[in-house]
Amino acid sequence: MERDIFDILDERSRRVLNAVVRSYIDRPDPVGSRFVTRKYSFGFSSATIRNIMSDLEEMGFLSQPHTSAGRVPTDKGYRFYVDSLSNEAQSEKIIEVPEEFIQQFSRRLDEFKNDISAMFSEVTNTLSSLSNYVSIVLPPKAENTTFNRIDLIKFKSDQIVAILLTDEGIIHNKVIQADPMLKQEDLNRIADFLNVEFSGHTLDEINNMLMQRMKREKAQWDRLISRAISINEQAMTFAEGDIFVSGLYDLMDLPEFSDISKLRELSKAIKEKHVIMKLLAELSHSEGVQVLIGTENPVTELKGLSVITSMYKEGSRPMGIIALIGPTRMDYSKAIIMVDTITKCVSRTFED
Amino acid sequence: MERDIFDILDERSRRVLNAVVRSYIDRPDPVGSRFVTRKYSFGFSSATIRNIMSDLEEMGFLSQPHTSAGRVPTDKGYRFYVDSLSNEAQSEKIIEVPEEFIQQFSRRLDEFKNDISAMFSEVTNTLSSLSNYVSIVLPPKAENTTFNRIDLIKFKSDQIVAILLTDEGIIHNKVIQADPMLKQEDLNRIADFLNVEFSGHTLDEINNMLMQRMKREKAQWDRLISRAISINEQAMTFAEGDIFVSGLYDLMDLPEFSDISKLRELSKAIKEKHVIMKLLAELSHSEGVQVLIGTENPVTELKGLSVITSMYKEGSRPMGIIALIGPTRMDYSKAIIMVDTITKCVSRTFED
DNA sequence: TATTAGCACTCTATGTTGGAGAGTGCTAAC
DNA sequence: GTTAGCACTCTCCAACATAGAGTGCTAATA
Repeated sequence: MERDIFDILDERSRRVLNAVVRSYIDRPDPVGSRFVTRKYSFGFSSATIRNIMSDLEEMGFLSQPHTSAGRVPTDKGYRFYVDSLSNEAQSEKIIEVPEEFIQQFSRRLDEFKNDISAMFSEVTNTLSSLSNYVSIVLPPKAENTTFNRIDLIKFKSDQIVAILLTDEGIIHNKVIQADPMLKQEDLNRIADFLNVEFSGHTLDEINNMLMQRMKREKAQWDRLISRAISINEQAMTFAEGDIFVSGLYDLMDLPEFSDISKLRELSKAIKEKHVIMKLLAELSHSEGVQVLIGTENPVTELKGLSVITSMYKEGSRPMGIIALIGPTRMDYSKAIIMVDTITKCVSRTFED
Repeated sequence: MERDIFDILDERSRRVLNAVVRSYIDRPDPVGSRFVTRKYSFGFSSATIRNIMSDLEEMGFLSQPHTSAGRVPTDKGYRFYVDSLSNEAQSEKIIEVPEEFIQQFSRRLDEFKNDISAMFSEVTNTLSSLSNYVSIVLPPKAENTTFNRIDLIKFKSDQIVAILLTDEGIIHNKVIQADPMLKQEDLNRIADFLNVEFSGHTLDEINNMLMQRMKREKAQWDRLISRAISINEQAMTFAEGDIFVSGLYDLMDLPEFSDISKLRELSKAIKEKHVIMKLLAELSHSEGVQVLIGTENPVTELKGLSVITSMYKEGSRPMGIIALIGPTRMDYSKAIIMVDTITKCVSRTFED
């Protein structure tokens, strides 16, 4: 696939295309042939460049807003640019992230180890203020986190507060309704039972285990276990985790959002968390940093925008997702490196 | 004060002023004299209205964008309008909120009784989608909530999870560092001690009690109490509660925000929670619904905006604040009633 | 004396026109 | 294959004219 694209274009066309994309990313004016010759010193006249650009347009990499304007990259053009970026990176022009930043940011994250929500806020804030795009962090999915222990506390006569700790340091709490006859000692016994039984498993596994038990033993458990399972069931079904978002307002400064309606759509999409969550989850099946450009995007609300995602992990176990959303005219090289770097820092923090 | 303003203007001028304000709120075009005579049938010609409007301008209630345009209310004009609104309300034209809505909304809130954060989200969402302005809810201040119980759970070797329940159903949790020598039994004893000692007091009182104890007994407590107090101190200092915000993006539709820079300022101000919190706290010392119009606003970021606030209570004890922020050209009568109604619903929910 | 009709004046919003400038595509020469 | 040259197209902007809304003032009216 990638090979194909690179084969279609000869060296010269590729250089011109990338020059146009880079220039357009730099400032959002259609790029003319003369401008290309002047700014990027190819050994050709503007007429030659003109011919090349005309070919590139025919192949769908560039387009013209109107007859006598310069050219603007299409999504296909951006795609080529992004793909050749990663090629370049493998060879020479790797943009280095100063080791100092990584050190400093990692240390900063360590400060938030005790408060994972605050940590994610910090991550989105950093990412969006560095990039001026919208950054999103999806926290680890509840099902993938490892049960550490549960505590049950009698609150009001018929209410129990269930507090669930995971190994990742995430604390969920939930008020659940329960038989007012249950005393605190009963709750303690139930909690002990659950802790012994399930500690170290992921919440997903625990759900399966519960299901199996229910099948195997049917209605023959003793009252305690029966109750324990009922309570556990309630306690485990937590609301979909919050998603952390930052930087929506920075987009307003970009000329492509002077319209505002795009911005509204984006904000609506983010409000309806599941849209975003589904997209990001799908995107992040594969390894490394993923890039989705404009119409490649399956979500209609995000057409015309580009999305960069990456997964942070604890060891090899996927945890959550870090994403950056911006206009298709995005500074991909910078954005990709940022997402990559920050993801690595977060992963490292979970490591220890 | 109010009397003064009403005395300055005769009946006729008052009616004209209110007509202009209402019309401008309805659509943001400068209001001309002819328009007033046609739409609101005074028994006068446009020339007379013109004279009146000229007087109103001289007194500072109206202003002209330019010589040959109609008039626009000044902040002072809005102030008069709002003040006369509450006067009217006392006499005749009370806009009734359908009892049905109140019933329905109260029932909806009851569903969220177990999850107070979700409840506040629901409140802001409802308020902002009804009004199309920005709505904000400040949850009860930690210091004013009543300690119900604390639980301490050993998490990792040197970490303790402190879980604090308040009578209001708010659950705080916090990871605190502690002596790794402490075993779970020790923690239980410490928690028992704290629960017996402090249950039923507000967190504020508890802080005072701690201070007194420290003075009285100096360094002579036994190890347990000493530790308990140290742990309690850490556990009690929670981060400033989240604030609940909704509707920022609805403002984009209003013509006064076509500029966008105002919107950015507002969003910045909201991000820096303390600015907003301080303002709202100050505003809400007095009873009932408060209105702050444009330049009356002490916070520079909010100049040019109006703020409506009200306090929700449990019985007579103030808990938190509900606010609505919009342009000075706000539909005050609707907005005030909404804030008032919703505040009452929330108070009622805390009642039982 | 309060109100009104009439009118000149002011200012904005809108539409038209006419370059200037940037960029293209094509052709013919190198 | 490359390039210089040129006619052509389209946008942008400023200058200008005009319609329309609204005012303030004056003189007439009740």
